[in-house]
Amino acid sequence: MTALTIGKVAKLADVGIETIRFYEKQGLLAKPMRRPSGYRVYRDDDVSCLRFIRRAKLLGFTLKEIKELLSVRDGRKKNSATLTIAKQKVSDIEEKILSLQKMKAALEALTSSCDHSEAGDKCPLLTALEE
Amino acid sequence: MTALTIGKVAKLADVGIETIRFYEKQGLLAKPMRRPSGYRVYRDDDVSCLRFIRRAKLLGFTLKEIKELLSVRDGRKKNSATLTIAKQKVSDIEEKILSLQKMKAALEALTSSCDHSEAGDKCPLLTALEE
DNA sequence: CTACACCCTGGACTATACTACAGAGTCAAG
DNA sequence: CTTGACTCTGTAGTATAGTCCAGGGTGTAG
Repeated sequence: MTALTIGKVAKLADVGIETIRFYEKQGLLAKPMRRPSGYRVYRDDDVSCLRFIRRAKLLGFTLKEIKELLSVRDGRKKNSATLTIAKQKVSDIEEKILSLQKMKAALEALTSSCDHSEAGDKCPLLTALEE
Repeated sequence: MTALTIGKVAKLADVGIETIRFYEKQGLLAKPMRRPSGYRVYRDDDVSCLRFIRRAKLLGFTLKEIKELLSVRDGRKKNSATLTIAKQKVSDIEEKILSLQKMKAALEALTSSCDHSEAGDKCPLLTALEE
């Protein structure tokens, strides 16, 4: 079995090699073992982690927030700080889901209505996300 | 009645004045009327638009994507190009909602389980967003 | 009619998140 | 045992999305 090199991990997780080293520097990805030559050696878990980061970014989380999300996983002893972060993230996520549902409904309303150019009525897309 | 100046709009939509001018330059916000002095004069609709942009950004859409979303609204004559964009956006949104629901479930699993430090079992947070 | 808050343009600067070298060493297939 | 693909560090550059002046004009309350 050939070990997971950075290039293989990059391909598996569909991110750039430079991106992986960048995440390591930022503390999002654990520092991997090294061969005597200095080559990084990864575990399967690291691929999952990178995929998680990629998807979380698409959902509008910043790297800083993703680091917090990952810290929940790493907090083996669940101290109250970790629990607080986790609860906060859950309600962030709930809010995002609600907003997306509103936006989806508005887009569907816009596309399915035969014509929305009638004067005066408010645009459902703009009103969808009002607070 | 005093007209909506850029400063008032900024306060109402909770964005910076510079941000409004930036969005105008990027074509996200329609160019407003001007007073003889050059002062911009806004309509209520512009406040809604800015709020929409702000929320959409939080949901992980780029300004380019938001521009597309807004173009759906402005496409009074719904040509097929507009409809295609709108349908694409609806399925993007559906996918985001699914991802967020998975992430939420995983976070809840992590926090509610008494202890997840048992060896060997995969972390629900990392597996939550696997494709 | 004057202060002071507000607005204008244009350009420079910042933070975030990469992305692309340069120059040097490493690995493995033939 | 070479050759081409891969990796290393470190630094510089890019895209996105703002943010912040400088130097000047405008609006209005007192």
